[in-house]
Amino acid sequence: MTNYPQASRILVAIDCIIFGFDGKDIKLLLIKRNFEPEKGKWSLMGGFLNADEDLADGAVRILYNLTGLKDIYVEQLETFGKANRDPGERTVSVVFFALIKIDDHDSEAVKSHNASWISLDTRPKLIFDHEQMVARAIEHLKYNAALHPIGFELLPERFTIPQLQKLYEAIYNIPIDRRNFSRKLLSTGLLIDTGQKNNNSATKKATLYKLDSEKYKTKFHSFWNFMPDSMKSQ
Amino acid sequence: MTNYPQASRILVAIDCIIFGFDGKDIKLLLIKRNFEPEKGKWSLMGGFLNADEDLADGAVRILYNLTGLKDIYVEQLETFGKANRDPGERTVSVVFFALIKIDDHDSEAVKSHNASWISLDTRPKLIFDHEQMVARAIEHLKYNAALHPIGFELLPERFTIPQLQKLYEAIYNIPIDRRNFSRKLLSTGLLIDTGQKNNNSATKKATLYKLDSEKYKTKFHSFWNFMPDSMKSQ
DNA sequence: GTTTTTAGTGTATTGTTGACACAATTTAAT
DNA sequence: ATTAAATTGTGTCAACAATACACTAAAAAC
Repeated sequence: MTNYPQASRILVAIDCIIFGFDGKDIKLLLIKRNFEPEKGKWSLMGGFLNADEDLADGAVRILYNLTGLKDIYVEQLETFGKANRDPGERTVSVVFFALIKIDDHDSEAVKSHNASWISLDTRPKLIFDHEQMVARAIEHLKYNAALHPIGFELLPERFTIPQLQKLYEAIYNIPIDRRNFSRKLLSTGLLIDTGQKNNNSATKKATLYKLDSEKYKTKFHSFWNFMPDSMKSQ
Repeated sequence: MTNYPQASRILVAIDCIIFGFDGKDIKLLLIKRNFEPEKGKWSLMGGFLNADEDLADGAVRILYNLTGLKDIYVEQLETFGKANRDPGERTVSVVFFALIKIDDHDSEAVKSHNASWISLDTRPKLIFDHEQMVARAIEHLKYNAALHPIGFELLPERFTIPQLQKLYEAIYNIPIDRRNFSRKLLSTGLLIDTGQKNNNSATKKATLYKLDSEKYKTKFHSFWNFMPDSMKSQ
């Protein structure tokens, strides 16, 4: 029946890198494995592609299992295919990059998978080549958050400009001038003033904005060139 | 022996999108298939990942088979994994994006694979989802050529500024102002004047430059923001 | 030597970025 | 109530970059 009798059939895994932001630090959703192989060690959330399943659907399935969320921002990042990357059996892993609003996740589902939100700078060693996958995802986040309006995916529906600035400062680990940041951001025309104010603040309450979803779509593929030039040499 | 007895083993293909530039048009190296399946139709150059082969090595092997070249500019582009994308058997395809200096390729090897250089705008329909792969690659080329110094990979070792301009005009399908292009390009510091002149010209001979390979490396990951803003809305 | 074609450089205007300062709002402490 | 501390919102100026546009130089064809 098959046209390709001589070729090798290989396991195809899906691994997900899930970023969140708690208002202060960028975090990763990682799994302390209570199953084999490598039980007890830390890894990314993953699984295998089913025989009759679209690759993108597999990623959505795995993300849903862990977070209980269906409408997550997901991109395919890169496929890792070193011959010996999984010592158990030859496995090619397609890595997906996800950004979620950290308060939206289903904490029961997370707990049942033995998963936790871990700050980037205090993360444990991960199994296999998952370290490289995370490094690649961080690079991708830094690169793309400066060119496309993806940072919003890590914030609540309604957010303030100072919140967004703290997010960018966390991503790039640099201080940003408030005034220039605000001017550049508002000039994109992507933000809509909701008229509301943030009540969490202990001092002056900041204006709550939401994304203009029409402009978001049309502006996504245009270049944004958002961050200050000082960041570009990093 | 294996830890994953229940998971499906799947064929992993590698497909290569190979761009060239003849001084006038962007071209693709495509195969008129004289083998099954889909014999007689056009497709990308491809093959299967071997059981003990690194994914990146597989791409290099396939590119070498077709072009006779070893040091090609290659990036992994995207993995295509619709369940029914290959009607013969479930196959996941990892697509690679390659830029080559069109005069360097081994024309014997190309001929023996029944391959030809085809202009982007006159290309035939391709099999399976190869059309989408090409569309994705063109998008990638347009996006990345504006941000990184990758256009040089399509030109000879020594090239002139007018040649490079024609390349960019072909990529974006827009006219570019010579004076602004030249100023912006030289200000990157990436070009070294070889002191030679281009003899192919019928009129005033243009200066031949080469890439400063040290600066190329350090500047690659910085953003370039090279093209005029008019292009960004495309 | 005149014409045609292409290469190379200059400048004035406009827009954008970066550095920096001050005024306004809110809560908590006195 | 008044003041202090923290944080938000907006304004200005100088430096730099981008755009639009015009002239000079070199080479070959006649």
